[in-house]
Amino acid sequence: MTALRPLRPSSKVLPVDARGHNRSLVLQTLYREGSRSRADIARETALTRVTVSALVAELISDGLVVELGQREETRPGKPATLLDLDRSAFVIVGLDLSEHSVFTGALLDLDGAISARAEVALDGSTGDEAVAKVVALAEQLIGQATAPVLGIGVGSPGVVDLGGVVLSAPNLGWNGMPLQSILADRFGVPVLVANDANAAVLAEHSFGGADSDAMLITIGHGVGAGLLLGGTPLFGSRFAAGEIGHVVVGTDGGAVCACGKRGCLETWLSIPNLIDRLEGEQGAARTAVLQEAGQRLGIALAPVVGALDLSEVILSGPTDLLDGPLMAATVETLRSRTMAEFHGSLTLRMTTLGPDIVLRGAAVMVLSGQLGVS
Amino acid sequence: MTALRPLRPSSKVLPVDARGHNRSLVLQTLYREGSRSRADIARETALTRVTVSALVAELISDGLVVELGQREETRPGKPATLLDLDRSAFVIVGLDLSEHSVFTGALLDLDGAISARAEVALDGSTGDEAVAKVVALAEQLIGQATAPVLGIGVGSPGVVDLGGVVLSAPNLGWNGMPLQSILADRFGVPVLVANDANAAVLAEHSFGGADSDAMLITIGHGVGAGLLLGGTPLFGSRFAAGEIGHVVVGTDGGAVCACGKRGCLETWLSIPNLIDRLEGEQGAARTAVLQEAGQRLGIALAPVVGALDLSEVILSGPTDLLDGPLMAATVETLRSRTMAEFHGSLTLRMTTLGPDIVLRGAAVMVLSGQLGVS
DNA sequence: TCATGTTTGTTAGTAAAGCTTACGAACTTA
DNA sequence: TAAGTTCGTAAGCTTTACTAACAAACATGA
Repeated sequence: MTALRPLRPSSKVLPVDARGHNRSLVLQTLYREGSRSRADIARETALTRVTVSALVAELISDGLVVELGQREETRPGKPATLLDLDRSAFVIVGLDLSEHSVFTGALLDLDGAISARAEVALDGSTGDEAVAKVVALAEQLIGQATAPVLGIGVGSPGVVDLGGVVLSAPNLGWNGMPLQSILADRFGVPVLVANDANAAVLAEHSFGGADSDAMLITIGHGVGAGLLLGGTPLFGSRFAAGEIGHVVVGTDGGAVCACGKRGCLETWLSIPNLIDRLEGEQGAARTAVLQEAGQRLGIALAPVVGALDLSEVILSGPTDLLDGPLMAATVETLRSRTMAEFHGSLTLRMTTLGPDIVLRGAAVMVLSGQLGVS
Repeated sequence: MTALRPLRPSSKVLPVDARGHNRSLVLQTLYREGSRSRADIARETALTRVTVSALVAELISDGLVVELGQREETRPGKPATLLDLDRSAFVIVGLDLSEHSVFTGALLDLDGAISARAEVALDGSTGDEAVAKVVALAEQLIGQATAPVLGIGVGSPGVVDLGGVVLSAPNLGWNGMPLQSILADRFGVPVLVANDANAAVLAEHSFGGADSDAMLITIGHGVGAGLLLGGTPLFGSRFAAGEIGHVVVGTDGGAVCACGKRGCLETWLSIPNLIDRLEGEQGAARTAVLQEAGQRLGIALAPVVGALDLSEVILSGPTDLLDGPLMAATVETLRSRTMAEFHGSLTLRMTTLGPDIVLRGAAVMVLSGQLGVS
């Protein structure tokens, strides 16, 4: 197999960079496969036992890896010393800024399990005031930490660049807000900030079993999406990938949107709009409203699914509204509007991670950025 | 700036791999910037002069780089010895299998300039017979080569996997045809096979000035697309990325397609269908047909442009039909159906590379795969 | 004119990374 | 008890890119 190399080798690579890569490889093996011996790791990574020993020694002295003792299993040869990630050695602070009236946060261990929670009401704060609430939330969580903080991951609404600057988040009044550097300066730990839907799709990949080409649609006050292509998050040319809420759907009009256009996806699908249209409706009428919303989502997604050859589309939002006639209509519409060969392999489902999906995605960002693990 | 690392470090990295990367970096600098001295390259790559000297010595002994003599410009210090890629040291064989009734091929130099052409009529051949014609075409071109062949690049219709197996190309009757290994075994040189539209978007990126997030739409007997995201071609979960010809457009019916659905993009936009509908039409009626086709393209592209945050969409096909009312209608439709903030930076244009775009894209694949250059 | 400074490309030596080879330790099996 | 197996480590080697230093070849200013 001859794959294309990256088109633009952007900077030099020193031996030490290769070492970092191999170190992550060892860490990744332990993270995913659980307790292994040095010899096991050598076999799985194709590195030699000698090299693995050296890398493991480094990881042990960094406090990331611990020896568990000898393997119980009885077989010929010297018993292996089992190793594992010290999953309680560090905690991760995850922050979810995507909800409309509250910032939520949590302490997570290296497996993404939540050990403490906190939240702060937004009370209509915007701008620096909203930033102060983010800082306070992080401070409160760090105060509860029982282990060193590996890093802070933040899922923010709006458009976020690769340096963690929130270029635009209308609801919070942020325009070019350097959230990453503010938090990094304040707390002195690594900080990673990304769009909430991007964080969510990472969580779904790491913890929800989504494969490497997936799209996650977040349906709430607005409608957004996070894309994972070939295992890599997509950011887009101006970091606005996934902003599909204001794409017009269909060729037959629709309601007027806050953005001025008519028939935007949000007018069909956002939760406030859905609830408005469901007001007082029962039975078949209710089903019809949900089906129409699902059809509209399918119409909007069909070209994207076809162009990207996605194998998995995941919905995140209120289950009572989404998981039923709406999702069924979306699947049906997608099937009737894309090529037959897609039907077998395209799956559409709800997220399995529930409302913590952004928090856990924020943790994945830290795991990925700091340890090269996910 | 803290970017996310690749999520899955897939294999170990040895120092020798880093060396290969740096070697490509030097090559890339010479390829893009033209004649430079060793010291210039060191400054641009951040490698030391010593390291660059060693890499350059290797490249000279491989016949890829030549010394041009001393720099003319008068300035203090010892005069620099200028280097350049020996752009005539190798030739590339490019093959375009995307046309309906003929396979075309060319010899290209390292700059992508065409020095010889050949073609072979398809005469309705399919299956192994069609493969034999590909082999004959390659053989004829290799026979004309005046320098060693760096590799063979092939742009094929249909779905092509990363190993150069054509999984499905209905017109050619290929299902799982291992074109890469057939050609590699036959000619003993590196062979790279990809979908024609993927090849085309690579050409547009390297030679046509397209930026790193672009989509190229090929409009001919069918309608397809190649996607470049963050400078990397997108293949999709089943190597079928870009297959948009049979996505249904709009919510108001349309003509019945060969695939059985109604209103597929191809029924609006493929050249045979367009010509049918233009039959006998003049003036405003002709314009109306073209505008409607353009609108349909815009409707199909809007969700993709929004979801991927594309900055550039390029059309490839017959200029007389595409470059006029059709393209104007596509732009207008895209603008009216996506967010206002896209309008400033989204450009839609015809390719500047004409009918050789796939041949040149095939050359880019070889340059990228063999030299890490593009 | 001539000393000084600048730039280039190379030589010599060093540090880091992962490799191969070899070995002792600890266990199972015949 | 001897032989075989597996684990982890030690010693030495090769490769890589680095720093330091230098000669060559030029420009510039006193």
